[in-house]
Amino acid sequence: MEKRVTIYDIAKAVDVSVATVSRVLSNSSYPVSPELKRKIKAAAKELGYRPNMIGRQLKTNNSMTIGVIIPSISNPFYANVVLGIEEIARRSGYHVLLCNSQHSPELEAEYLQTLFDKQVKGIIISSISEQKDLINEYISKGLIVISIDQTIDNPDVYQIGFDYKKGGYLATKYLIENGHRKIAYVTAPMNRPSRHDIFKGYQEALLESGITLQEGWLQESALDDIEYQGNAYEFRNGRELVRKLLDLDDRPTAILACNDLTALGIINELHFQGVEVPNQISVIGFDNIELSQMVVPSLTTIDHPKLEMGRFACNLLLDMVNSKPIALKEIILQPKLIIRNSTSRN
Amino acid sequence: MEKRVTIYDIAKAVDVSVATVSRVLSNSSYPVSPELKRKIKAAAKELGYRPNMIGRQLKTNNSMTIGVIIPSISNPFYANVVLGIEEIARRSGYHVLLCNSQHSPELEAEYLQTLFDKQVKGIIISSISEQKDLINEYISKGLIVISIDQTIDNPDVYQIGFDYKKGGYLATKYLIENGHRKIAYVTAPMNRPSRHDIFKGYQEALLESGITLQEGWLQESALDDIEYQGNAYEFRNGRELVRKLLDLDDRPTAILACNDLTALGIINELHFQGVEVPNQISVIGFDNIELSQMVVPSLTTIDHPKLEMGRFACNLLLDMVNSKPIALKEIILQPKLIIRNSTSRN
DNA sequence: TTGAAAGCGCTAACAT
DNA sequence: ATGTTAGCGCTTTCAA
Repeated sequence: MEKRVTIYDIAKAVDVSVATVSRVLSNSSYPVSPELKRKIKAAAKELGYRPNMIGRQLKTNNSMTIGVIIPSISNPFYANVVLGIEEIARRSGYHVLLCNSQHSPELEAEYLQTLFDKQVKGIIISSISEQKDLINEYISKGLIVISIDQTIDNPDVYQIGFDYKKGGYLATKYLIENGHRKIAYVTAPMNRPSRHDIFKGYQEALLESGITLQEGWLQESALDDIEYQGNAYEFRNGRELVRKLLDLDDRPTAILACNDLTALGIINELHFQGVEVPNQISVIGFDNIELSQMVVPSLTTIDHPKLEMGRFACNLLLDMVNSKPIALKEIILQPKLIIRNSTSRN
Repeated sequence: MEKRVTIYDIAKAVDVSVATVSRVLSNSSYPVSPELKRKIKAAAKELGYRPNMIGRQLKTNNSMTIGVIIPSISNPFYANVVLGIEEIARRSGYHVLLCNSQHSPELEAEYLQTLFDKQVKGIIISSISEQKDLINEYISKGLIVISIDQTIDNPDVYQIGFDYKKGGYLATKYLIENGHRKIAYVTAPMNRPSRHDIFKGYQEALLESGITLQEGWLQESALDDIEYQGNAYEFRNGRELVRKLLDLDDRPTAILACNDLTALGIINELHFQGVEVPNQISVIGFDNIELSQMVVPSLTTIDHPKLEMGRFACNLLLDMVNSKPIALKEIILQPKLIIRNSTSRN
């Protein structure tokens, strides 16, 4: 392995100064004679020169890198968000450092630190930490932070949100319009605002139709985020909670789940118990992950524009990095009802 | 936003040289008096000092970053591989730059370049490019490359593979053992060695049992990788190809799919056509993605240890980076049959 | 045990 | 249009 070739090697080869080489090779707008330009480019190619970004970065203080901190990339929801982020980043010449916090506040904090140390221009985070002090501390040090899919209470944090409440409302309303009056909500712990907001929308829709939420309709998992074990957690959650629903004297005819994975668990258990979906019980999911259209029965669900969320977040981040004027400091993406085959008229 | 604090600020504050500060704050083994050590650490904390890794990197030529190039993170298969990679990287203080090639050779090439420019210590790649010259070129420049899940013909590229042929064999054998004699293989284009290897295992199992592969049993998609549109492609592929199977005069009683997503497409279409799985036709998938256990019927499939593949790849890469002795330059992970409910006796 | 100073590869202000 | 040189923040050799 030969030593890496630097602009000094090229300067020597063409017999010009490093400044001229730098001007040509970094596409500076500074004028250089076409003749030299050609020779320098030729020499660079000849010698197999590749710029050392670390050197450039130290000088320009621009790492052209953004950090992304999410709970886990194995969650198809986040995978799509990240895909959207990376797409926009790439188009602007940026790279993405991917960090899975694994639902651990400690890991999240550690990543926040090391990303800052690596001079990322900004980070996009879906924080699972209850404590936002550390984030605020880094913001005060100049770090640009975009929060996705959940609220950080700091005027300097720009947010890309999603109207979960309306999503919960739309889903519940749809069930009611289809003749359902006994509707349950099955959810992972509501310590995450998103899940609680879905509940609020659900409540509102019930209220609006004069339906009183019955004891037992709300099934909330007791487990903590900590106990997440990949996506199997959500699935198992659905399976376990729906059993309690079946035990009720007056069974619901429809179930709203806090996400598609949970809905799959619910359907799975119902199938196992000999209850037909949607004939006997309708099930509606949340998020519209790609797989929700691939299962049988395909999932009626609420679409969450994941790719767009990623794109929005990254565009916003890049605008802030480049100190462009920011139109909106908070974007709330809108839910959309996707009607498929896991729901039917009652 | 205040200017970032550097070791100079601390040196000034404590009235020592930057050398001493550096020694303390970079955890150098170089001796510094406990007294000074304490004072320097206190000042660093007081001033909110955080090291600038770019400066360190330029000096030490160590970016503590690895690059990962995969087709798409939205594919749950790769998501899990990446999760494994990141887990190991983090434990060694490394970060992961995530690059989605989107099945585009051009994008893959671009990423290879920019990762090299960013001084990554090495990359883990699942290359979709037919041309491996560029990779070889960078290897000759000293880049360390680990190839996952497919072969790069270069003695300097270490590989983490998977025995697809045996997987295909195991799956087919299982079907035969369950009384099936008419078994089809439905696959995305076999330009990817993995898919072709599954086919070879399938052939071998048939041959071993004296079954002649009938015209029409092999259903290979005509579409190119280029046309991938997320995972929906695989799914649609399964749906479309299985129709041709149903058109056959002598329908197969079992179908092997090149991956789980394709199997889901197959099952979906069969359901739509009123064919019961597994009662009328058995379907077996490949990969054992998390979702294969969540669907109804749950998928009989071949397990591919995705997380482990990521971990192995990253451990190998780190060993190479640290020029540790490498025991094996090629690791072939083994398939495992997972029996669930999409297959039955014929 | 501490400090001075060179230098990693690059850019950019300044000089010519 | 081209060259000289300082310096980004850090580590490390060498000298004290």
